[in-house]
Amino acid sequence: MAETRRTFTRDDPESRRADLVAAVLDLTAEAGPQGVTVRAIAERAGVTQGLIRHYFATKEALIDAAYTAHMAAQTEAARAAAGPEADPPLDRLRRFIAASLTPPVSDSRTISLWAGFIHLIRRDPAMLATHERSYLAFRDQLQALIVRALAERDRLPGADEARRLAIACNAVLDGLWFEAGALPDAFAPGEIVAIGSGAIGTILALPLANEKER
Amino acid sequence: MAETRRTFTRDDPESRRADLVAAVLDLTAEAGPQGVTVRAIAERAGVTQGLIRHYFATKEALIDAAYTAHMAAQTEAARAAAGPEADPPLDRLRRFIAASLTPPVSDSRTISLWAGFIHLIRRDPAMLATHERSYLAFRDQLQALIVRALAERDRLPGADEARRLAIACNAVLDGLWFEAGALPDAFAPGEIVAIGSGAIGTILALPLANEKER
DNA sequence: CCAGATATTATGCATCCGTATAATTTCTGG
DNA sequence: CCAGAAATTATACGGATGCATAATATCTGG
Repeated sequence: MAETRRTFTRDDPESRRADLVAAVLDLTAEAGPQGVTVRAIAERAGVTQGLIRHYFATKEALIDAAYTAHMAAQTEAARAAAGPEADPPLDRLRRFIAASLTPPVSDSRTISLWAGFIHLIRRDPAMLATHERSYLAFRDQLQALIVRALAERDRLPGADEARRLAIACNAVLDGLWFEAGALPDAFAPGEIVAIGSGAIGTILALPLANEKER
Repeated sequence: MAETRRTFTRDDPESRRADLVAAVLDLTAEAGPQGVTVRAIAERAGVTQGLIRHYFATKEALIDAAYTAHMAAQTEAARAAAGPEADPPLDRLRRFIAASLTPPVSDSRTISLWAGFIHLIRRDPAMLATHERSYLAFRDQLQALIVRALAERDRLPGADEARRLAIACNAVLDGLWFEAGALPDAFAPGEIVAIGSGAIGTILALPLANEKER
C-alpha cells in the first residue's frame, strides 16, 4: 500500500513564479496575511510546498515579489486608462477618473490587497519604496492630466496650486475607492463614478460630469 | 532552585477586560493580525496567557470586543468633534472636518487598525454589522452638518442631492485620511486640513477654507 | 482571622508554521 | 535512447500557536 508519488510536469520558470505570485495575491485578498501560509500557497498554485523554496529563498521574498507585481500591474492599468496621448485632455481625464473608480482598479480585491500588505510595507524598506513610488506615479499622472485639461482653457496653475489640486482630486478617488470597496452594496451602479466626476469637476471647475449618468 | 510563582493582585473585571482590549488594539496597530497572539496580548497586558481564557471564551471573542470598543470610541470622537449644537453650523462643519483629518481620528494608527481588522470584518457578520453601522453613522452626521450649513444660506438640497454631497465630502475625508496615514511624511503640518477644507468648501460652495492656513 | 470563592499563574498538548534536506521524476542534448 | 541536470515531490525538525487543565495565590464575608 505504498503511496504512489505524485506525478508532475516541468514548467517554465517564469510561469511557475507567476503562478506562485498569483496564489499569494489571491490568498492575501481572500483571507489576509493570516491565510498566506506556504502550504496554502502551494496548494493554490498546484504544487507542493518544497517547490516554493526552489524559486524563492524565503516566504518573505515571494511576498515581496507578489507585492511588486501587483503594484506594477496597477500602475500600468492607470497609465493605460487615460487612452491615447493625442486625445482631448478633458476626455483623457474623464476616462482616467472612470477607470480609477471601477474594476479592476477599484474593487474589494484591491482594498483587501492594500490592507493585507500595509503592515509589511511599514516594516520592509524595499516594499515601502515600491509603495511610495507607485503612489506618487499615480498622483503625478493625475496631476499631469489636470494641468493639461486646465491649460486647454488657458488656466495655468502654479506648481503649488497644481499639487494641491492633484492631492485633493486624488483624495476623492481614494476615498471613493475606499467606500465602494468597504461597502460594495451601498451604491447603485455608476453612482460612484458620477459622484467622483461631479466632485472633481467642481474642485477643478471643469465640465467633467457625464450628463447621461445624472 | 524552584522558580517562585509570579505574584499578582486581583483587579476589577472591567479593568482587566479593558487592558486586554487595549493590548489587542496596540498590537493590531503595530504589527497587524500576525502580531496578535495570545502570548503577545498577555505580555502587553501584563498578565499570563491563561487569564485571557478566563475573560474571553476564545481569542476571536476578544478581538471582536476590541473591534467594537475601537469603533465605539471613533464614533464618539466624531460626535464630539463638531462641538456644541448651538454653535454656528459653518463653524461646526469646519471643526468636524479638522478633527476628521487630525489625530486621534486620522493617523497611522487608525489606518493600521482598519487594515488589521478588515479581513475579519469580511468573515464575521457581527463585525460587518458593527462596521457598516459606524460608517453610516459618521456619514449621516456629516450629511446633517452639511445640510444645516447650507440651510443657513437658504440652500435646501433634496434628499438625493444631500446624499451625493455627503458621499463626495466623505470621500475627500476618507481619501485624505488614507493618504496621510499611508504616507505620513509626505505632507506639511496643516496641509491636509487646508486641502480638505478647500476641496469640501468648493464642492459645497461654502467658505470653509481657513485663511490663516493658506 | 480563617475558610471558601475565584482570579491568576503554570504547565501540557495537538496542530500548524517556515525552513531544511533527501529522494525521485521529468526533461534535454548528444 | 540514455545519461546528466534540475525541477519537483516527500519527509523531517524545531519552534510558535490556540486551547485545555491543574495548581496556587489573593481577596472577601462572616
